[in-house]
Amino acid sequence: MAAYLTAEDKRTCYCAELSAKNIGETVCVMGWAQRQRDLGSLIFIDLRDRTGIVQLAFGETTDKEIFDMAFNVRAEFVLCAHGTVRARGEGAVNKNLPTGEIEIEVTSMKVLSKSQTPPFAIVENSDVKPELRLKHRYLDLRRPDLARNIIARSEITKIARDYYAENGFIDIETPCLIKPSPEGARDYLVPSRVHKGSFYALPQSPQLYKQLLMCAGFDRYFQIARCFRDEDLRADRQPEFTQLDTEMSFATADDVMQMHEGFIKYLFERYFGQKLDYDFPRMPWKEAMERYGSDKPDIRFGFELHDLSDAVRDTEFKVFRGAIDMGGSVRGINVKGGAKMTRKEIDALTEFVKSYRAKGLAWLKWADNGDISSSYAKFLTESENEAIKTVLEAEPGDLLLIVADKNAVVFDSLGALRRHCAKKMGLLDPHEFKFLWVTEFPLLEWSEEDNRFYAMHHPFTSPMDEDLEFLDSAPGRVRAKAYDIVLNGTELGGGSVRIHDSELQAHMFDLLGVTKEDAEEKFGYLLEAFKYGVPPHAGLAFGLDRLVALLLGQEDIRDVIAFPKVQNASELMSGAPGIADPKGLEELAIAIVKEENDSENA
RNA sequence: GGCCUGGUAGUUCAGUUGGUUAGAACGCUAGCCUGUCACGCUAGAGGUCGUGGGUUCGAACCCCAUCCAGGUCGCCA
Repeated sequence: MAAYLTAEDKRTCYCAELSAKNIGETVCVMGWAQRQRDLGSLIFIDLRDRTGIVQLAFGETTDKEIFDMAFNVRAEFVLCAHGTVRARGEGAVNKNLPTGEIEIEVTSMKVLSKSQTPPFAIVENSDVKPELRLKHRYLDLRRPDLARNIIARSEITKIARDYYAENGFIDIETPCLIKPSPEGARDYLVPSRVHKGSFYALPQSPQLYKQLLMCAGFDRYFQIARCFRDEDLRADRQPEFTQLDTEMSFATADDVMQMHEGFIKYLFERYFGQKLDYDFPRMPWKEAMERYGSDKPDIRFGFELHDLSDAVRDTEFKVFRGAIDMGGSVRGINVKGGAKMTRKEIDALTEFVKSYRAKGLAWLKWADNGDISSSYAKFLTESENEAIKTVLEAEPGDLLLIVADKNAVVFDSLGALRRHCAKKMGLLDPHEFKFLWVTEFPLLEWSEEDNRFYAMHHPFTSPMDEDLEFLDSAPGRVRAKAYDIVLNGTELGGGSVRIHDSELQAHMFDLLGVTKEDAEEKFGYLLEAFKYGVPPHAGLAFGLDRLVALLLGQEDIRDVIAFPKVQNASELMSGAPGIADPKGLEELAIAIVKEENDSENA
C-alpha cells in the first residue's frame, strides 16, 4: 500500500544538491529509486529526482522495518527518505557521481508509490525506439538528458522574456480561435457550435493581430505564441510549434535586425557565458542562392556553388547544352578532399541529387596521385575541362560535382548536396554557431502550377523602395523588406517590414490576384484599421523549438518538446486525435462523410 | 501523395538454399553475499516472430495486402 506524506515529511533539498558541505545534517529527500543494490546485510538505493542522484544507505544500524522496506524497493518506486548526511568511507567514494563523496544514512523511509518494471530503463542516452519512448513520454522525460533539455528551454524562454521586457516590449496574448484565411499552409479548423457551419482556425501565426496591436499603439509587442499548421511533419517541424513573436512600430528593417541580433547575443552571454562580439553577416537572398544554393545557407564550411555556364557556353555535351538552352544553368561545387570517396559513394551522391529532381550528377575525381576519373570529361573539349577546373579552383584530392538543369533544381540539389557531403565528411560541428541574416528576398514567387504570383512571405510584406517602380512591369524582380535569421543551415526566424499604406496594400492584393471582395472578406478588419492612422511597423518571429534544439545540439525538435507528435501528426501517449462523440457532432451539425478522417460541413 | 529503411523475449539485437525445441546481452524473479555504485555469484521465468491472407509437406525467412515507427521529396503564403 502506498504511504502518504505527513507534516514531518518536508523535503529539505533536492537529491543532487547535497555535498560534503552537508555532512552531519539531517535531511529529507524525495524521488525515484534509480537502482537498488542488495549486498546482504547492506543495501544501497540510488535516489533520483530532476537534479540528479544521491545514494541512500541501509546497514546494521538501520531499523529492521526500514531495512526490509529497502530490501523490497524496485526501480522507479517513489520514496521519501529521512536521514543523516555522512561521508562515505575511504575507497567508497564514487568519482563519477557529483554527490559521490556522501550518502544518506537513512533513519526512516516511506514508499510513497510502487512501480511496475518500466518498459525501458530510465537512463541517459537511451537507444529505445521513439515509438515506445513517446508512448510513455512521462517516463522518457525522467531521463536526465531529456529533462535537461526541457529545463534548458525554460531558462531560454526566461532569458527571452527578460531581454524583450528590458527593451520595452509588452507581452500580449492574441487569440487562438481566429478567422480562417486559407492561403499558404493548411489551417486546423475548429467548428463553431453557436454558428453552425462556421469554423474557427487555429493561428498559423499571430500575424494580423500583432499588426493590429501596432495600430492600437503598443509599439513593441512580444509573445511566446503557439502556432498551428496542418502540414506534414519533419525532424524540425511539428504541427503545433512555438514562436517567439515580436513586432515593432516606427522601426526599419535595420532596427529590427539589430534588436533581435541583440537578443541572440544577450542569450549567448547569459546562457553560455559566451560573447558574440561581431555583427552577423547580412547576405542578399540572390547571393545566398548563388553561393550556397539555399536561402538558409550553412556557412560553417566551404564547397560553395560556382556558375560554370560560361565555361561550357558552347559545349556540344547534350546534358550541359540542354540546361543552358532551356534557360537553366550548369553549376558545380568543389568538395575539397572528396577524392577519397569511392565510386560507390559517388553513385550514392547521384541518387541523392535525383531525389531533388536533378536528372543526374556530373563528377570529376582528381586523386592525390594525379589520376583523374570523371563521368563527363570525355564529352568536353580540353579547354572546357580546364575552364571548369579553373572556375572551381580544382587541385589533386578534390571531387567536382556538377548539376545542369533549371536553376531551381540546380540550386536545390547542389545546396542539399554540399551539406550532405559536409555531414558525411564530419565537417559539421554542432557546437560551432554561425549566424547570418538573409535579406532582400523576392517579394513574389511565380507558381507554374497556378500560373500566378504568390507572396513569398505574406501579402503584407513591404517591397523595397528602390524596386517599387518594377511592381507592375517586372513583379518577379521586386525585392522585399524581408529578412531571415539563419543558423547553421536552419531558418531560426524571419520577418519583414509590413505595408502600412492602404494604397500599396491594395496594389499588392491586385498583383496577387486577390479581388477587392476577397481582401475585404479575409482581411477587411486589418484594412479598416489601416484607415485610422497606422504606424510604420516591422517584426520578426523566432522558431523557439528550433532555436532551443540548435543551442542544445539536438537534431530533432521533439527532444525539446515535452509532448511532441509523430510523423502522422498523432500523439502516441494520449492517442490524439480521437473520434468525436456523435452527439457532439450532431450539435455542431457535422456529418462524417467517409470512413476515414474526412469530415465535411453538413 | 511519392520513394527509402525498420518492426523477432520487458529492452537492444542476431537469426540464408524455407526444416528438430527461435538465440545472445541487458532487464526481470528467487536464493547467497558488509562498501556497492553497470555490485558479484547461483538458479529460473519470459516469444500470437507487427497484423491478415497466400504459396508450401513445412514459413520469422518467399508473395500480396495492411498497420505502426523513422528518414526524405512534394508540401510548409
